Amino acid sequence: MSTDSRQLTAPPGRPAGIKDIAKALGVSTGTVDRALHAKPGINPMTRARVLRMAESLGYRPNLAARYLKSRKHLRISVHLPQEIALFWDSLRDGIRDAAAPFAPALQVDFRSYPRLGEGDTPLFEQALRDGTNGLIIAPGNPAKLRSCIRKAARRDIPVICVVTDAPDTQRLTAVSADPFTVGAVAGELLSRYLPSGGRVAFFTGWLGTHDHAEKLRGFEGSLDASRGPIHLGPVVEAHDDPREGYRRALKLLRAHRDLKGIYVSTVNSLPVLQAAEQAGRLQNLTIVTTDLFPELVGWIRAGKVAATLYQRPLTQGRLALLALYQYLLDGTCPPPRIAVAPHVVMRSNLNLFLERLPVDEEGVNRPRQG
Amino acid sequence: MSTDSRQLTAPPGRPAGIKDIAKALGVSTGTVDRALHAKPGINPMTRARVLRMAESLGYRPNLAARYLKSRKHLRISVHLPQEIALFWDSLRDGIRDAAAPFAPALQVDFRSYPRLGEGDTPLFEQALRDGTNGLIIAPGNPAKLRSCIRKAARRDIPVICVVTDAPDTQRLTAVSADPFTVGAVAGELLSRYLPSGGRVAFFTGWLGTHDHAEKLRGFEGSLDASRGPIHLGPVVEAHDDPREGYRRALKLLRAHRDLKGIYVSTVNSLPVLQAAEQAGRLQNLTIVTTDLFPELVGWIRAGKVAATLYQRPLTQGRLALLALYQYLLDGTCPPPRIAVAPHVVMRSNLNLFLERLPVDEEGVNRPRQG
DNA sequence: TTGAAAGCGGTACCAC
DNA sequence: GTGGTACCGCTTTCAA
Repeated sequence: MSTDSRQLTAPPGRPAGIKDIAKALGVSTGTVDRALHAKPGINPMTRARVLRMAESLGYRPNLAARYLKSRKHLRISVHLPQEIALFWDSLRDGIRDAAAPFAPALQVDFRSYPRLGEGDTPLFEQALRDGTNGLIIAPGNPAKLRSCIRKAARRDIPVICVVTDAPDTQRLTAVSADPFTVGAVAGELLSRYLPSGGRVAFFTGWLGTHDHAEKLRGFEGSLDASRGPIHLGPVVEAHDDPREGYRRALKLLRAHRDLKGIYVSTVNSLPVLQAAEQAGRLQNLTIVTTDLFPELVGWIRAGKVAATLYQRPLTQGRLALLALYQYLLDGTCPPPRIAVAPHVVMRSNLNLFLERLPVDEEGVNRPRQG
Repeated sequence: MSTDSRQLTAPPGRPAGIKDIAKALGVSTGTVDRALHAKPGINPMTRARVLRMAESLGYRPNLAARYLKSRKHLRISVHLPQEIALFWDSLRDGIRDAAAPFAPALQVDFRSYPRLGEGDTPLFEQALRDGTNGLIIAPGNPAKLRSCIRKAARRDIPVICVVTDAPDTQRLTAVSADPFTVGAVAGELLSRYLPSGGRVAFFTGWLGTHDHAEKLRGFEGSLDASRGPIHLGPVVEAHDDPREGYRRALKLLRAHRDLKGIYVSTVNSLPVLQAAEQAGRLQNLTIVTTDLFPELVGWIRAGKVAATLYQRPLTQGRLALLALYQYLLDGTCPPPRIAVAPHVVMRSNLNLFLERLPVDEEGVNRPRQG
C-alpha cells in the first residue's frame, strides 16, 4: 500500500520543496518539475496529482535556487525619448534604481529616440525581434503603436506605458500622474490663490492629446467646483514649441489685460514666464506650471511661479518597473492604471526636490532677464 | 612562477565568481570566502591578496547562491506605537511592502507599544537580547533611548529612526518629513490663500518637542518671507489631547475675532475643526491640517479644510527599510538624514490618497455635526 | 592557516 | 513518460 498522503499535508518545519512533493508521491523531482511547469511529455494524471500535492503542501518555489540554476536573465527594454532630457533621465533613474535589487536576474536595456512619438515604432519592433521579456514605453502616438502592442500581447510579452497612456490597447498597465487630477489640483490652487476671482488662462500642447484634454477637463471642473468667482479664460495650444509659446503668451497678455492667473499644463512654461515678465505683468499674475527643471528653479525661488506640479518621474519609473517585474516573476497583474500623486512644489519645499534633481546650483537657476 | 595575474583582470564573458578569484590566486574557494568575510583564521597577507584580486576582477557576490546556501535570515525588529493606529499601520505597510521582495532572506518582526514614548525602551532591550540584526524605531523620548542606541551601535546593530529623530545619537539615519519644511509649506500655503493678510494661529503638541518646534520655525519663517501682510498670531500647545484641543480652540476663537487662518501642525486637528464649526467661524477661516485619516476626509471634501500636509507614512516606511537592508547587505551608509517631501492633499487630489488608505467610504467620512 | 568537498533547491539533460 | 543526476555559486564543515 502506498503511504497515506494526508498525513504529509501538514506543514513541515521548513517550507516544502520540490523534493518533498516527489517523496510524498513516490515520483522523481524531474517529474514534479515537468508537472509544475506544464512541460510536454507528462501524463495528465501524474501532472494533476503533483499539482494537487504541491497545493496541499503549500509549495512555494525557492527563487534563489531557481535563478541560481537557470541563470535566466529576464531582459526588459525601456524605450523613452531624449527630449526633455532631464525629465526622461529621471524616469530612467527611477527604473534603474528599482531594478538594482534584482540584478543580475533582471537586465534592463535602455533605448532612446529623439522626441515623443518620433521613432518609437521601429525600436519596439526591434525589441520584439531581439526577444525581450517585457517593455516600458511612453507612447507619444498611441495609434501608431497599437499593432505593435497587439503583437507583443499575442506573444505574452507585457508592455507598460509610462507618463502617457495608450488606452484601449492590450498594454499591461499605465503608470502616470493622472492628468485629470493634475489639472484639478492646478485649478484648486488657483481658485484658492485668487479668492477675489477673475479669469485664468490655460496653456497646453495639443488639445487632441488625451492627456492634455484631460488636464483641461480637470482644471475647469475644479474652477467650477470652487466657491470663488474664478473662471476659465482663454485656452491656448502652444504645441510644446518655445517660440510659439512665447508669441502666443505675448498676444494673450495684450488681449486680456484683466487676466489674474495662468496654468501652463505642459513643460513648455519658460516662454510664457518670459513673455509675462517682458510684458511687465508678472506682479499681477499667479502662475502655476508643470514639472521641475533647472531653469524653473529661479522663478520659483523668486515667487514668480506660485507652484509647479511635479509629475515625479522617479516614482513613475519605480512603479512601472516593479509592476513589470512582478508580472514577469509570478504573473501578478497590476491594476489597469497606476496613478501617481503629483507633488505640489513651491518655494518652501523646493529644496527637497532639488536634491534628487541633477541641478547645477550655480547660475543655471537664475531666471533669464527678458 | 605564478601566472601573471594582470591578464586575468580583464572582465570575463560572465561575472567573476569566487572560483575565479581562487583559481587566479591558486588558493581554495574556502580561503577566498574567509578573506571576503573577514573571518578569523586567515593570513592577513592572503586576505589582502584575495581582496585585491576580487576588486580587480570586479567580483560581485551572487546573492541567489549566497542565500540558497546560508539561509541566513536577516531579522530586523520594527518598534512602533499603536496610537494613532492608522498612521502607524500605514508605516508598517510601507515597511512590509518594501521587505516583500527580499523574503525570505529578510524577516521583519513587528512589535508595538501603546503610545509614542511609552514602553519602547524595554522592547528595544529585548530585541538586542534576541539578537536582532537591525532596528527601526520611532523615538518618542530620545533621551531615554540614548543608551540603548549606544549599546546597539557598539554591537554594530544599525538603528533607523522614522517620523521622529533621535539627534546626537549613533542611529544610522532618520527618515522623516523634515519638520521645518512641513511648517514652511503650511506657512506658504496660508500666505497665498490669504492675500489680503491678517493673523493666523498655530496649533501644536509640545513646543519642547524638537519636531514641533521646528515646524513652528518653518511656519513663521515662511510667513515672514511672503510678501503678503500676513502674521503669526497665537501659538497654542494642545498636548495632542482632543479635549484640551477643543477647549483651547474655543477659547482662542473667542479671544481673536479677527483670526483668518489656523495651522494645526499635529494630527490633533478634529477638535479644532469641531470648535470652529461650533463657533460658526468655519466660513471665514482657512485651515491647514496635518496628516490624513478617515475622519478628516469629509472636512476636506466639504472645503472646510483647505489642505492637509500628509507625511506619507508608506514612503517613510519604504525608505527606512531599504536603507536598513542596504546597510545590512553591503554596508552602504545612508545619508545622515532622509527627508520625505510631504504631500499637499486637497479636495482635488484626495481620492488618490484614499486608495492607499484603509478608509471605509460609508458614513465615516462625514464631518460630525457639532 | 588552508584545502577539499558536501550540500542549499531547482533545472535540464540523458538514459531507460 | 519517467527516473536519475550533474550542476548553478556560495557557505560551511572537516581534515590536513
